[in-house]
Amino acid sequence: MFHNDKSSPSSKQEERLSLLLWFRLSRFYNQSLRRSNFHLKKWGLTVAQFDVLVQIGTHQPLTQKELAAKLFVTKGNMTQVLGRMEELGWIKREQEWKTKVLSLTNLGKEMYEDVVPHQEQFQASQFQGLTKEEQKQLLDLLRKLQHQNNNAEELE
Amino acid sequence: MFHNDKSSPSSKQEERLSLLLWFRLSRFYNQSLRRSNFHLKKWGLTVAQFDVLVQIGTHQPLTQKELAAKLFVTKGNMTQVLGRMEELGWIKREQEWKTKVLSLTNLGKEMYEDVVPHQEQFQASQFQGLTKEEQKQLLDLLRKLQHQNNNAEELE
DNA sequence: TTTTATCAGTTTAGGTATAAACTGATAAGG
DNA sequence: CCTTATCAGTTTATACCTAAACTGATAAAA
Repeated sequence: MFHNDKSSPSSKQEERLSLLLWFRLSRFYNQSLRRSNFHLKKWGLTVAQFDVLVQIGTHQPLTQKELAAKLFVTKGNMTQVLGRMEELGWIKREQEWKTKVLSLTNLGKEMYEDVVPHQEQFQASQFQGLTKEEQKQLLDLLRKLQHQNNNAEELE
Repeated sequence: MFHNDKSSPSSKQEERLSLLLWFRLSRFYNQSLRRSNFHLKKWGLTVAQFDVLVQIGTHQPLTQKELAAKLFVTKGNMTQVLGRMEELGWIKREQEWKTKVLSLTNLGKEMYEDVVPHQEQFQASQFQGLTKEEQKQLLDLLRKLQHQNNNAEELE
């Protein structure tokens, strides 16, 4: 983790700005998460489960490691969430070589078809405070942040 | 929760965009949270505890309800986090009328003075993929989102 | 004064997340 | 062939967070 020593005419201010950014981000994230969870309750889903459903649904087949990497969470976390979803009959895990291959069951597919459009619509309502242009800007900024941060990070 | 019915020439796309935004946001948030937790471990703090420390440190005195509102979390959550921090001797809770007034202990103040500058610097490094201008843009977009969403929401 | 509302904070049950230690199977080197 | 790495996934302990039910005290209404 480097830091840029030639910057700093007013680097104190930049630090304050970053702290503020973090606060704003986590407040908004918390709020969104809570509302999404509430919305998804109609289908008996949580946000974590919805995320998994979408990833498997669109990238099937997928191993647990790949899934964890896509969602930026630990593999230990995946074990837990997938365990619950398997019990509920939404996904299958099949041992193959040394990995487990994930796929949706029929029930999971139905769930996917049904819930994704509703959740898309709901998410749209969460971001309607921004114009389409602003939404694209936001996406762009987040993409840049991700790129910066992906150098030399491996999640264990 | 309204939605804007007169929009939609290409509202399908906007919905896709929103889902993408959500994914990006939560990936970045997860990653940041994990790194911040790792960084704060040097002081034996978690991010949740750091947030509380900052809020009490800068807005002292404060009730639990006010704190929960500032952090956009539930009061039940506050009870837990504050309980742990009280045990560790960083904060005090004093019953007053029907509320509990929060303040930092001496130990808590020392912690605050020591950790805040380091964490500011660390957060700056997390956002260094963006120019100062872009960081302000991001802050601005997050502010707009917050405003939209604050209409008619009370957290219980 | 007694009853009823209200309201801050607590408790409980359950899902989510991490880090760190562990398991068991494949693969690589001796 | 046997030993040692490696690597996907699991387990365990701990913290976070929520929703929902509960407690106990103040305040308002009867």
